Amino acid sequence: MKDVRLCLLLMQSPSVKLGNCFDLSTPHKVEKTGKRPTACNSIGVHTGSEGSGRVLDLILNLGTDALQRDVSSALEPQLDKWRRHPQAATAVLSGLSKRRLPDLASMVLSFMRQGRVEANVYHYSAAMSACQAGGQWQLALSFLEEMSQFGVAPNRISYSATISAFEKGGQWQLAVSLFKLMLEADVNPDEITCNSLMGTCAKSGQWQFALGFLVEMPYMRLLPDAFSYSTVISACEKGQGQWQLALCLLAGMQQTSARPDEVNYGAAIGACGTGGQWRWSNMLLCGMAESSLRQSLVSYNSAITACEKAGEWNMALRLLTSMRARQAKPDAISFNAVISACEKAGHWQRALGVLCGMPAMSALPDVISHSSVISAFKKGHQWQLALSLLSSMLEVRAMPNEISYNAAISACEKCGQWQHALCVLSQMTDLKVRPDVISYSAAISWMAWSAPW
DNA sequence: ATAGGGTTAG
Repeated sequence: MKDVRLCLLLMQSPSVKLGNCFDLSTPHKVEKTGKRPTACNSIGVHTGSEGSGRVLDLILNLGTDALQRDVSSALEPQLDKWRRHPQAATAVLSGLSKRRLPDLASMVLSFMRQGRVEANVYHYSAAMSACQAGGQWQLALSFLEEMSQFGVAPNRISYSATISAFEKGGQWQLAVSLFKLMLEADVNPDEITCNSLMGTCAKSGQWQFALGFLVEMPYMRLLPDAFSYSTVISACEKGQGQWQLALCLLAGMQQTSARPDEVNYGAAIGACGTGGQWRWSNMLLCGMAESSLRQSLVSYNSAITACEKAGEWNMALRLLTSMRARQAKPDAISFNAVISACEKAGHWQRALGVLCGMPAMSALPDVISHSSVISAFKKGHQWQLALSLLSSMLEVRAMPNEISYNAAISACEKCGQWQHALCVLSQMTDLKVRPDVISYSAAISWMAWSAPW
């Protein structure tokens, strides 16, 4: 019966009817189970995990486009051991999960089934969590379905991992449905399950739902923790203009047992930034020091980004320089945010200056740094500079991508240099960077420009 | 043996 529901879930995919989402309360007994004592692992029992690092390396060396037969032959020597100690396989799957390699994990599972190695809830859960990469939620769901088929009952960790896999694909409706399915299957959620659910809602821009679940947690006898709050605060950022709510949540935390930490502040700084409230962002950054929280690199980066979004290039630059005094070493992201602030304000000289200053501060300019400066050149009608910076990227091992090329193409196009624009476009295809709609439309807009002639 | 949070470019 549960399998049928899961199939329905798969079929309905993007348009699952929600019904009353927040009616999750009472009938489900939610007892927090403490850690169960582990049966094995007593003295003298082999776990079979020795040497699993070597096996993992073997799989990793096959590369991401390995075939099933490569994986199977690499694992063949493990077959006997894995049959006796399925834990050894968990170590490998866990390694693939940490590196977010769902396809390899899937092949390891196939190998296990074919070789009659017991695939249990640990194996499947690890494989599901690997599916968070690149929105591989379909694969995560298929694992969930498959384990039911083989009579392996998913636990709260399996469900949480799958709910998290929905995050990248923006499948919040599926996450909500799966959460309800979990309750119906009498599997009790814990804080992490709820946080995963709220995270998926947050990333899909559903701040109302994220907030709704936060409010619902106590009714499931679950206490929102610092993770829960940061997730919902970051939902406020995605939900644009919800900076007041973000501030309320941060302030509200003071009344709970979940003390605001560095990440909570960072999320609130980001939410204020998206709402154009750079002054609030800066105040929060200062507030961190007052609460004796470390103003970490990411907090600074969020505050700089807030200035960037508001066009406050001057303040962005000041924050960058003040980082050194606070012993927070700016990284490429810090510099890139400042460059982007200068670009927005139309200061191409300054943007270039920041780029050139990076190596001295032991921050290596990357593709984003270069692309932003090329965009600044575009704004300043400096097509020659744009082209020379683009070509210099190849030398500094910052391989230009479609965004870099597009910026250069539009820089040329803006100055009426359509021949150069087409030249860059062909260079792009030569170097196997796929031009997209923007590349073509920028390159061919000269047609409209030259139409009267 | 398995699950969760904040930052950068067109």
